[in-house]
This record gives sequence, C-alpha cells and structure tokens, in this order.
Amino acid sequence: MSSRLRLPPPPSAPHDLFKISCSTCALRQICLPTGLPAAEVLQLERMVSDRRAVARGAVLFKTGDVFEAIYIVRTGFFKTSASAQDGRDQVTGFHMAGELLGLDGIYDGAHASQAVALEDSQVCVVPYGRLEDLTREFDRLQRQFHRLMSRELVRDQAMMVLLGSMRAEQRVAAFLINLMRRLRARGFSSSSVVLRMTRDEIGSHLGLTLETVSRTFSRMQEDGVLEVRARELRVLKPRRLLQLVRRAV
Amino acid sequence: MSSRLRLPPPPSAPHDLFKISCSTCALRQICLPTGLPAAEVLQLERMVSDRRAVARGAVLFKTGDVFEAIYIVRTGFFKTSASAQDGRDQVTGFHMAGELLGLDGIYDGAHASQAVALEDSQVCVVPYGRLEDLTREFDRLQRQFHRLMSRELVRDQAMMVLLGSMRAEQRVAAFLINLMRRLRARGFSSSSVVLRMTRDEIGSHLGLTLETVSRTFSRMQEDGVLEVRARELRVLKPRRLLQLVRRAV
DNA sequence: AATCGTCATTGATTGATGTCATTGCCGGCG
DNA sequence: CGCCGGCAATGACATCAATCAATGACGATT
Repeated sequence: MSSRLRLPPPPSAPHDLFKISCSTCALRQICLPTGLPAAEVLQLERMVSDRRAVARGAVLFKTGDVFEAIYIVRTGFFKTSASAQDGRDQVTGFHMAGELLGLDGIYDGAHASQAVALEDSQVCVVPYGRLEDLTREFDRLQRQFHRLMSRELVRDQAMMVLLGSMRAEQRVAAFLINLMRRLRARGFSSSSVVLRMTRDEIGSHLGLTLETVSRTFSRMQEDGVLEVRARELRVLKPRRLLQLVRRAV
Repeated sequence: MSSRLRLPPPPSAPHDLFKISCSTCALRQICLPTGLPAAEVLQLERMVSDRRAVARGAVLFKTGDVFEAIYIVRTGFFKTSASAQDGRDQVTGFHMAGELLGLDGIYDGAHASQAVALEDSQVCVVPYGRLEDLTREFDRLQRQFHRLMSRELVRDQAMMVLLGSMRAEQRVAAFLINLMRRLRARGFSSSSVVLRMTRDEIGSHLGLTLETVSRTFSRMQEDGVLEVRARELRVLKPRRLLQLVRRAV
C-alpha cells in the first residue's frame, strides 16, 4: 500500500468534504480555474456545490442517469466506459486529478457513459445550471469551459486514430506516453507509475485483449524499454516508446 | 450526375453567398437555431459572418490552421481527418447539412484535424468570438451550443466502441445505419443512398482496409441485405443490419 | 497458515483481416 | 476513338491478435 502513488494531500483534511476552496486547491493550475483572475476563482468556488467521496469500485454516474452536474476529479482515479449495443462495454477513458467527467450528459440530459472510481477518490460537483449562469457572467470562465470540452474532442480524435490505425505495440506505447505525460503535468515521476487499472481495463481501452497487453509489456521489458512488476511500471527508454508511435508500421 | 442525391435547394440562389437567413433556412430544425425563439434566431443571423462555397476536394481548414470560426455545413458533404504521428491519416467523421465543423480548434487555438469537401458544398461561417459574445447574451443559444459539442463527444464515444470492439461486418452495418438515420432526418429516402465517399475513405473511418469494406458490401449483397452498384446503395433489409450490430460477436 | 479469488503471464492454435496482385469498369481527355 | 487514371471487386497468401487453456503470483479473508 505504501508503494501506491498518491496525489499531494489536499489543503483541507479529507473528512472536511463540504468546505471548498479553488483558490488554495493544489489543482488550480490544471483544473477549471486555470488562468482565471482571483475574483473569478472566488465566484467559481461558490458554484461548486460540494465535494463527494467515491469509494474504489463505486459508480459516480451510469448510463442513463439524469444529467445534473459536471464532476472534476480532485483526488483518485476514474475510468469511464460506454456500452455497445450487444452489452459489452469499452473503457472510453481514464481520468485523473483536475479532469472533467460527465460532459457527455449535456447532449440529451442523460449520461451516455458510466464512471467508476478505480481507487478511493474525491470529486468536486459542479451543477450544470450554475455553471451555465456563471459562464455567462465571466467570459474567461466560459472560454475555459469550452476549451476543456474541445480538449476532450481532440483527445477522442486521437483515440480514434489509435484504435483505427495502430498495431498493438503502438497502442500500448501511445497509452504509456499519454499516461506519463499527464502524471508529469501533475508533478509525479516521469518514469515510474503504479497503474490503477487492470490489464483487462487497459485492453478494453486500447481495443486489445488483456493477454495482448500483457505480452506487449513483457516484450517491451525484454527489449529493455520498460521494467514491469505487476502494476509497477518504470519507463527506461522513453525515446523508444516515442519512436514506436512515430514510426509507421 | 442526375442520379446524385441533392439537398433541397437553399431558399436563396446559390450565387448569393452573403445574404444569410437562419429564419428561413431549410436546416433550421437540425442546425444551431433549433428550438430558439424567433428573436434569438435573428440575433444568430447577424452573427453568421458569411457563407462560403467549398469546391469538391477543397480544404476548409487543415491541421495547424489558426482557429477563428466554427463552420456549419449548409449544403454538401465533408470528411474530417486526423493525422497519426507517422503521417497516415484517419477519417474521423463525415459531415452533412446542419452539422458543425471545427470545434476541435477551440482547445488551443489551432485546428487539430482537417476538413475536406467531398462534393461542392457551402458552409456558414460563425466567428468564434461573436459566438462567445452571443451565447453570453442568450442562455438558450449557449445551451444549444453546449448540446452540440456534447453530441460530438457522445458520437466520438460510440465511434471508439465501434473501433475497439466490433468486427468488420458490424462496423459496416453500424456505419450504414448511422448514415441512413442522418439522411432520413434530413428528409431523404430511408433506403437508398449515393455514397459521397470512396471505399478507402469508409475504410479509414471504420479502421478497415478498402478491400474489407468492399468484400463486406459484396457479402451483404449476396445475403440479400443490400443492393450495391458502385456508390449507389439500397438497404433491402434494415432489420438484418440492426441485428448485426446488436448481436454479440 | 491455509484457502480462495482476482489478476497476470505464457504457450498453442485459430481465424479474421490486412497485404499484394490482378482484372474490369467507367469517365475524362487528348 | 482509344488511352489513361481512379475506383471497385476479388483471389491468394501472410500476419497479427483473439481465443483457449494452464499455471503462477498476490492479497484478502478466515
């Protein structure tokens, strides 16, 4: 357990779930308030209705749930998944501190995917109605919100390219690069990770079976690119990973 | 050429490219103005800076272009594509009348994909700055805009599921169902289409090779589900298509 | 400490789809 | 008219990853 990667402790104690302070939040540089002047951040704080704890394995929202709020991951780690019509479901994304969840519910007022915590987590709850009101008052907040939605679109596009045209090894490499990049942006080691998700979940995200993910990790280890010990990963040769993704077939 | 599927003629003559009227546009039920009261639609019209003609094969915007405006397809047909790092690119979407293009540029001020007209087309140009201003004034317009962005996210998720877990036949079936549904919403025949894109482009969109697309069409024809003659398609048994998508493996 | 369940690894085999190559059709153009 | 280029269909073959199966590692629970 002590080897588990942890986010920096939140400024307020974890049991204090209802006191919100964006201005002092460790995530303010990568979250919705990014780049906003202090006055607007204070407004934003008022908008965040509360903070909610989500236990590992618990469902934050599921497909068909009425859409009421956007969630921002404060601590912890989530996966979102969407169901195919035949019932199987596919991991559409992994989400860490500062990232938004639930945007797909705006469209028709019901969530189109489900979100599950992969470890004990906390989210900030931002009721959509209030967000609409506030983004109308503050142009920078509006733009920031649009930017974050747009970023999701860009990411989804990248994911489509990955799923549509990359081979197994490239997919895994791209996944690792993306993961390390996001962790680095949050102040974590740029070479070591403890994965929060199973091989099966990675596979589902990448359109591969868990066996293929496992074999790919093993091969990368043989090649000296990676060090793998169960969920602990260490990237030894980041450049080789980049090359894998860059190089055509 | 006469067999080509055409959108209903625009209310104003095609050469009259600068006179905009959302209120009388044939697309107002499926476009940005959907559900807005007349007064707001008039505001919206003022916002649309102009209408631009895009010749078949011409690029509307390309990856890296500075983001300035959202585009709405008025007549015609577009594909958007994103490049993998190795240079190959993948069709991320096909877009028809009333659909938005260019939202991925909001994120960092540069387009992350490129849009190419697959036939002679027209788009309405909506400068993003003006849209920001106007959505701040009109809450329903703001919500409508958010809804359309959210719809893109939902679609992209569906596409990820398709690319990540469906077999060739299911992909093609899902593609056809989606296409027919969108055409039907625009008042076209619910069984006949003239495709605007090549097998190669369909394949790129579905993560398949053009040969697989071609063979799948042929097999569906043998099975009496489809009638295929080059780009002219006729869906004979829509239910069978639905079953293909619904049925697991 | 023993047991059980989950997750991961590894091997063998199979099957779907990609790759390569050929043929034919059609429309545009010299 | 005939040639050429783009697009589509199809066959032969190769390849990659899924599937099936067995085993091993680790943690949780009793």
